[in-house]
Amino acid sequence: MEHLPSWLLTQTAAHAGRLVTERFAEIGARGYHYRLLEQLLAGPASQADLGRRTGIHFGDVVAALNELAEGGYLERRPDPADKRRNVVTITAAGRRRATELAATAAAVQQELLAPLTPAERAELVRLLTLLRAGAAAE
Amino acid sequence: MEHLPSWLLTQTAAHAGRLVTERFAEIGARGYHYRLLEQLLAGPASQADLGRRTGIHFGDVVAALNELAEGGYLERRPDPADKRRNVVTITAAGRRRATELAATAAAVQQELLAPLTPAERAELVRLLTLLRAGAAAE
DNA sequence: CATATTTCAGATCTACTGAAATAA
DNA sequence: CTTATTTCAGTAGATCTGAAATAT
Repeated sequence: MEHLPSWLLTQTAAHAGRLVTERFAEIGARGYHYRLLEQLLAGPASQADLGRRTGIHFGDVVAALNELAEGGYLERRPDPADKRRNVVTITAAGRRRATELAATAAAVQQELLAPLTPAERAELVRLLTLLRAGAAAE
Repeated sequence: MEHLPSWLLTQTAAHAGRLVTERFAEIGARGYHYRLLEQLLAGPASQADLGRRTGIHFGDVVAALNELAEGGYLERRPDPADKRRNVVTITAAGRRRATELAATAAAVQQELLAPLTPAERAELVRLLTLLRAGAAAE
């Protein structure tokens, strides 16, 4: 059972999730914040677009954006062209926060991948990307 | 962000978890059942031992064993040598169930690893095992 | 009328925490 | 008195479901 890929995946992912949650919690953030702010660096977007691009469900996007808005990291304005939409824009503080979160994320990768050589790290990313593409194809 | 190992890990693990949950649910089982029955094939064990060997928390071991006992897949008897312990023994029906769950687990691996060649699958297992060992070393 | 967006309320699963009762 | 085992009750976090209100 110790070599079942599905078991190894869930075990290592649980460890990775713990690292991410811990390190981000130390600076009052969550993984969703990083994913969303990173997306917003590319430009303003509606909440539905953010959900589609990050793979985060609409309901969870709302909650995470509420938290980020409280910190002053983004602004929500109704879209004049389509009044259903909110246009979400990152602020200057949000850009600084994104840099901080990116550094935290990079540190987590270092900690997580410590047992692997650079070549092995690249290969792991390649293989996981293939799996990810296969899952998305369904 | 799409090439962050921690993100790829949690995404592929979430997909793997969905597959496992779905396929096992179709035959009225859970992943914990498979892990525990597989361990019991090696011989009777106390619940604490089962928890340590499978990595499942004691409380969750209790719940899963309750479910397996209801199905007649195992028996719990107090240990005469140490009255704190329960000795958990797999039944004949439990052995048949273990075979069924192993087949389901194998089918899930096939589905999950479809995008990879046999060599890539072996390499993925090797890399994840290294990560797992690193995590356990802490 | 059908579709898209935002929002909320709740549910799932795995993993984990804490505490009580019993026995070594 | 400390430690180990079993058990239960409850929490946390990411993911997902369903439905309502609004606008296209």
